[in-house]
Amino acid sequence: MSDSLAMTIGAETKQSSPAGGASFSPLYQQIKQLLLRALDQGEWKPGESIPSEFELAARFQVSQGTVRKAVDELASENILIRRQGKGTFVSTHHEPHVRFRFLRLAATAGRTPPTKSQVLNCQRVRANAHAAQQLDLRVGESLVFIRRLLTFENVPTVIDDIYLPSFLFKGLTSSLLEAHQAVPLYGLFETEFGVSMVRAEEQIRAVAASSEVAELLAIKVESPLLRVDRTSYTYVDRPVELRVGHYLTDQYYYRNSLI
Amino acid sequence: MSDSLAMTIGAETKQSSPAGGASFSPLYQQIKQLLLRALDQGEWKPGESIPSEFELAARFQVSQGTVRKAVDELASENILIRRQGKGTFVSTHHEPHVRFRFLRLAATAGRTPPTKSQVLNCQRVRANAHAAQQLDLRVGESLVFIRRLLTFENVPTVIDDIYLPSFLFKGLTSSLLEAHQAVPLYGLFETEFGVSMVRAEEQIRAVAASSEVAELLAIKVESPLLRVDRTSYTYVDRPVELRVGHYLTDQYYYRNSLI
DNA sequence: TAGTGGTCTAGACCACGGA
DNA sequence: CCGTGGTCTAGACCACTAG
Repeated sequence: MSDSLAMTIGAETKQSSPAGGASFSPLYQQIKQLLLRALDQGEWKPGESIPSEFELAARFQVSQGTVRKAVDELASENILIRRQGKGTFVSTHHEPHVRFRFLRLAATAGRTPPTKSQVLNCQRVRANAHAAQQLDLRVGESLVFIRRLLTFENVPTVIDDIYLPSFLFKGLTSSLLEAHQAVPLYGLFETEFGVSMVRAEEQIRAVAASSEVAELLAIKVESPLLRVDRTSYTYVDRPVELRVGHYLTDQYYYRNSLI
Repeated sequence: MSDSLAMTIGAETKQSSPAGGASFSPLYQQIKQLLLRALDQGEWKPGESIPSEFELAARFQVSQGTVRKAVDELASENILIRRQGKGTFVSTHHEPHVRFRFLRLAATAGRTPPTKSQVLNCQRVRANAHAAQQLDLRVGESLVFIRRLLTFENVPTVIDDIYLPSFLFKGLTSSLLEAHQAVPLYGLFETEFGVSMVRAEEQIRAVAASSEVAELLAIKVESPLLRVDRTSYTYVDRPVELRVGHYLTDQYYYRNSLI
């Protein structure tokens, strides 16, 4: 197959704003979408480098400057990482910098504490209406359910309840999770299942600890906790994870920047 | 005065990485800093347009492409807004879009509810150690303290305690705030005091309502609340506001995107 | 029609990293 | 040394807005 876009654009540029539709998009946006599709299909794996700007320009039959603009956007979204003199690399959750973006509890001055992770549960469940809607599945489809406890400096701090479409995570079991206890969960999803989380939306509330969660965190029932509802998305904006976290914020806080 | 940078660069480019210092910065970054300084000095007010890219290029003696890259960055930080065919404008908190970025409580699907704001208190206080450190002042310096209540759809939802350096907000009184009840607070700061908030850092925790806050929000003592500690910054990254918010999140939630 | 930002190209040169 | 990304320039053309 040829990835050339020259024809497409040549034709598209000439029909300025067709009467019915609003379908035009600039060349660099089309390149960006092609790169995202290639990433989604695993053409370049997290941690690897992608071809040089000139190679991509030749492949897509556009100028290097146009590729550059597409890559610029992907780099600003933290999907690619440029390294001068070395190349452009696919982001990976195995790097602390990336993990930091998805684990927002900090103690002071942005320092994220060393973490211990324990899997408390891992089983198949059926999607309820909410999960099905969020994950773009049908009610009753099979999900992997994981409950885990994060401990910071010997203080049980986070309970995460995680829901994943089973068909994307075949073979995900307690023992697999335990075998990879050291790597971040999203790192494991990347390398074991080819699923890369690049974006998430969160809803944050203050709630009173249920007896169940209180027991797991070794706190009093009704203690105030942060409840964080997260939906995570991959390269092509497919939702692939639902997560409900309960955070104890006595010693840590959720950090956020408004820009 | 001449804003030309040609000399600076010509000289700077030649001395590649001087032994002692790490002082080099690209032309477009220097242009960006000049633009930020001009904004800080009020050369162009929020809502106004800045000169065209070619005018700025002539003023700074660089190419239009270099100005474009500087403006691109400022636009990506939501400090400037480009409007094709019209020009580039200075962001203002009077636009709902900007306000939305700093008021993160939403009900469903990102809709922010209509808000009523009531000022409960406005007086001068002295900076304690924490406030002085955060606002880059000396302990004991005068601050304006504002306490206000936000009501969403007749539900008291937010108590904000706000601290501002008095010397930047001369003449800020209860009656002034009441006279401008309709405009967002940051909009008032912009137009009345020339202080534009462009960025903020927040720390979020779950806490139990104190009796004082519980009474103001008409809820039970010890109810779980979001506590949001915010420090806000202006164009040149000066901290100018400290804010402690207590949010009732029974019907609303704090929305956030991880990217 | 004129002026603005938006896209695309081509080419020169610099800075960095590694062989 | 070469290949990578990073910067800067110049110029052509398109799309949108307003008079």
